[in-house]
Amino acid sequence: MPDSCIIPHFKAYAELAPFEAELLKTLELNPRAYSAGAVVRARGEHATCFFTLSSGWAYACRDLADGDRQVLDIFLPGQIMGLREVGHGCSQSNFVALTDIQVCPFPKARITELFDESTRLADLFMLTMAREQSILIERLVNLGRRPADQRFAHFLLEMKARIAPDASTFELPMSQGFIGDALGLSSVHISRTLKSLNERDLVAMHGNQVRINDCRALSEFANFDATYLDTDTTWVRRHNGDKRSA
Amino acid sequence: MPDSCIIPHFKAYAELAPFEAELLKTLELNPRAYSAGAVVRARGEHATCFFTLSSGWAYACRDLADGDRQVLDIFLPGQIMGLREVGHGCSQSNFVALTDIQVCPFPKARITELFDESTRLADLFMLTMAREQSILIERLVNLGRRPADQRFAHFLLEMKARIAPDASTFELPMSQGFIGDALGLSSVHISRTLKSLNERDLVAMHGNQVRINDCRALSEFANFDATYLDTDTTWVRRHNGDKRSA
DNA sequence: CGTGGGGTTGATTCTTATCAATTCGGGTGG
DNA sequence: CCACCCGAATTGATAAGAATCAACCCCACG
Repeated sequence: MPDSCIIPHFKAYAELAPFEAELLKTLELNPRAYSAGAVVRARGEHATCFFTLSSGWAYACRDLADGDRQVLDIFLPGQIMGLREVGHGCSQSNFVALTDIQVCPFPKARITELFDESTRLADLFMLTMAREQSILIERLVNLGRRPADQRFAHFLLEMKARIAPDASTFELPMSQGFIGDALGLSSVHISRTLKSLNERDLVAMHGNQVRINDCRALSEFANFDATYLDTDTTWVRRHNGDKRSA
Repeated sequence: MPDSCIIPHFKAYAELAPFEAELLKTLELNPRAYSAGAVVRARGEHATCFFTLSSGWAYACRDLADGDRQVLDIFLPGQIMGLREVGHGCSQSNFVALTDIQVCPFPKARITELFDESTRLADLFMLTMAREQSILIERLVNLGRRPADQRFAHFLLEMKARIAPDASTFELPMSQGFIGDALGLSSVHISRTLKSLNERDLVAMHGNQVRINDCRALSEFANFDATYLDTDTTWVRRHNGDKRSA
């Protein structure tokens, strides 16, 4: 069984009391493997659980009548998939493995039990949902108001910030068609846009390796301001030792 | 002082215990009025509170470098504005009055106090954030993958579903330029698109009055499926009388 | 009466999609 | 080790959708 993957994720928000860490661990008890491309849960399926993503990448998407599709989220290890669907009996989107993955399903009701055990965890879940919303908002701006080249650049910068904030190169395990589906562009246009970004020395891609030499220049170009990914945690209460905070 | 406006909102999710209703009322103690167009909180401003919207319509938007802007949310009475920014010290978007409004600011920390008093309220806040996310997701699909006419139709159907699900006519207090900013289209194109929808007998607009005669036909046309606005509450615990649920 | 914001309309341009052909590269089976 | 195959990426040509620019109308409001 792999080490808990979501704990470091939550620790980014606040120091966890030992009993809180234990509680979070209970969300990752039932690992299940899917290989790249496999559907973890399809739109319309009965949605009774969430999934923690223990390893690999996954995504949520919606298929449209005309064969187009829109990629909605990209999940990295440690994230919880499906939180958005607490209030839906049936899944609103497809959850798919982007690479080979391992996920741990746990029942929705487990969340409320967690809240009962530690209201600080409720605070932290609130934070994670808020951060997800911030990412969605930024994507909305991207789709609504930026031309293809800036849109693509912004996407790459967000990915870099989430995966490898301090490296100049990182791995992006997705095809150009997939990127197009995330950005509301055709795969052909992604190809051309990439070429143009490359010619302007802003981005280099070889296979799945992305290289961004001048991050400042690219951020400038794309109007990328990473603060939407930050989380201010000063308002979160400190934990009070290994005791229930009733 | 107006009656609490957010309570009915939460009641849509679950029956509230009297003490829970009392708690929610404390969020609406400090009404403040803004007239249409006034900025309640600007991007970059210190963000220390949320706002309950007691009356009128409001919206959140982002201004871009080139003068464009993207409308991000449209708030109706009873909604809480700014929840998404729990984790941000500074506001990520502008919050603006669309009509004359009354809002009640309350400090962010009040939320965690609420959770301590009733973990069921934590569940319900989780639900509201999830619903907001669902709306964002749908908008994302709209911006990414639908042509202008379907996009506009979908927007109108969402508004109708939120304002007046059962009426064939409703009031939409916004200009075509504003709608364009919400849909990532120019005001000119909104005008043309509306004309075309009108000629196809799908939508009629006079001033701010919208008429949708054949809702089924329009939903078909726009690929609109209202289930994303529904909330399944079966998983929410029943309240246990007027007692703290420690 | 003027004034200004919103809406409409036409002409034009720009961006991106679509279609089709070709190439590239990695994996498979002989 | 090579021939083949398939999906992904590239490239070119064309078409569609939406933006932009500019003129004009309508009308509410001072």
